[in-house]
Amino acid sequence: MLNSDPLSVTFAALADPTRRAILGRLAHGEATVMELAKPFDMTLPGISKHLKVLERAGLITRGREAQWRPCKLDAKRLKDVSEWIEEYRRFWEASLDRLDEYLRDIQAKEKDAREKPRP
Amino acid sequence: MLNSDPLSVTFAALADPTRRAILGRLAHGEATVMELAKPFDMTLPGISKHLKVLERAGLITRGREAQWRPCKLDAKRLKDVSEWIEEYRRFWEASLDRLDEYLRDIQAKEKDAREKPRP
DNA sequence: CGCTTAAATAACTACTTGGCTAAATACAAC
DNA sequence: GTTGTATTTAGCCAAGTAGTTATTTAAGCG
Repeated sequence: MLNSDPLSVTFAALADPTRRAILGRLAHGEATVMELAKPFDMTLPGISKHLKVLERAGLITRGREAQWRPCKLDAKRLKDVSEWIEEYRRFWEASLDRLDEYLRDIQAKEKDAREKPRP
Repeated sequence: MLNSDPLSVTFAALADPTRRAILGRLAHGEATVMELAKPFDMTLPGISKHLKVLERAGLITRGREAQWRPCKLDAKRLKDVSEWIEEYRRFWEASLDRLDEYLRDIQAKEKDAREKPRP
């Protein structure tokens, strides 16, 4: 990747459904490359490349057990992402507040209509 | 982008420091393209491309006022990202717990050493 | 040793990205 | 209409990505 700052590398690694699915699988526990590859219609080298991206991004670590290289989730970088995004929480909560307001407004109008039916 | 699912598009858009900085600027309020471009050592068409990426990702919306096209932060997609990442919170909190444990352990050992100094 | 399995690497292709310059568009004001 | 300002589009290029097949490394087992 051109942008080598850690956050950019992490976001880029997450911008792929296969890689996110791999992380999802690793959330259930360590797994070998074969096990990770099974659900996907992709060759093993393809998966291997994705794992390399995830490893470079610091999202997984890899051990060594005989001829297996078990992969493990490493959530540090996810925490960084979470902290970055928290700065923006007020914006989506603000929109939800506006939605709440709108819904309350609608409900008030309906209640009003029920209580004072037009002749 | 090859991966056109919304989450992938959002992550890809966030995987660039210039684009994240633009979002950071927009957190302070709407801004024109010129205003957004000012802090960066980049041509205007370059910024325009970044804005297009952010717009396609649903992270910003653009209005129209005379010859200006004011940009505005739209946090819906950031909420989606936040919700995706929340599923992993327990992993980084678990690591922090292990760090806490380790630090407590270290401190206990030091306390022990202070109280029972070797002769 | 030779054989099998697990995984990584090399080499290739098609496509995307991020930047540029130059040209085009949109609108306002004169 | 012409000029000026804001912004986008077009066309180019270097670099990166995601996938493939074929080859290679690593380890365990007979």
